[in-house]
Amino acid sequence: MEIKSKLWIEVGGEPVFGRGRRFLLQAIDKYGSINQAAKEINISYRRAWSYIKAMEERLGIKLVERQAGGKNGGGANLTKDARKFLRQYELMEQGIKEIVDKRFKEIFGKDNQQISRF
Amino acid sequence: MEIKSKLWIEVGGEPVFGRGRRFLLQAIDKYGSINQAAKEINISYRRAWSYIKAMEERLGIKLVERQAGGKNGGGANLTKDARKFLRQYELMEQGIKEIVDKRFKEIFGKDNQQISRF
DNA sequence: TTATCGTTATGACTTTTTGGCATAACGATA
DNA sequence: TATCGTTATGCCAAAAAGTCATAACGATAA
Repeated sequence: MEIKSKLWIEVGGEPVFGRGRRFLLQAIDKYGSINQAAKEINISYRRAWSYIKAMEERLGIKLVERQAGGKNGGGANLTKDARKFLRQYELMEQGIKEIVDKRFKEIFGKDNQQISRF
Repeated sequence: MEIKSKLWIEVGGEPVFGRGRRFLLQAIDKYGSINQAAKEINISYRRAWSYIKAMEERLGIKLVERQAGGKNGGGANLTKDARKFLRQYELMEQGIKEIVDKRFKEIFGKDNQQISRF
């Protein structure tokens, strides 16, 4: 038995940014390629592309500068706005998981003894 | 732009308990009926029933004592184990949302000014 | 005894969401 | 002008979520 937690940002009731998309942007920053980034985090290129499109539309912000063709076949890089947004999100997320895990252990018992008690 | 947070418990990688199921158990406790409870929280009886079944299977614990037919057509009540589990979960969840909301405001700005800055 | 009533219990179907495949277009470079 | 690894998207498949219909139940009242 384990605890899971999730944080995400919505705009107009639609999800816009969460941990998965954070990973994606970070990986794009690392590789300079949506394709490579998608492989890194084990999602299809198609899915990564859809994520980016939805994020940009809903936020109304350009997040990823892309080029198809050219040197190395093209590539993608984060915009300044994307980096800023990412920093803010990382800051917000930081430590929350630890708080939740700690509380879970306190209440349900470090070794989940309670489950065998039932 | 708003922050959302979610907590849930998994067993063997499968979701077992979260806010929605908490509402469901609480409503069953209140009405003594799965049917009424489902109406209260705006899900179909079918869905409520599936939730309960999955929870009980995955936890290996009987959560809801049911009777089809009889006085008032039957009904459903929480077991002692369900009440205990519910108490623990409520305790764990309590305050987490507030922590997250507070942090969101601090970082992204109380009035989401940052979104207009982009 | 029997009809009634509001439950629980499920199968079957529909709709929505998610995921993945296939393929076109791109453009610097050799 | 052929190549190469990208980005870009339409289309279909699979999975998940939601809905509908109907059977079974059993205390109670007629």
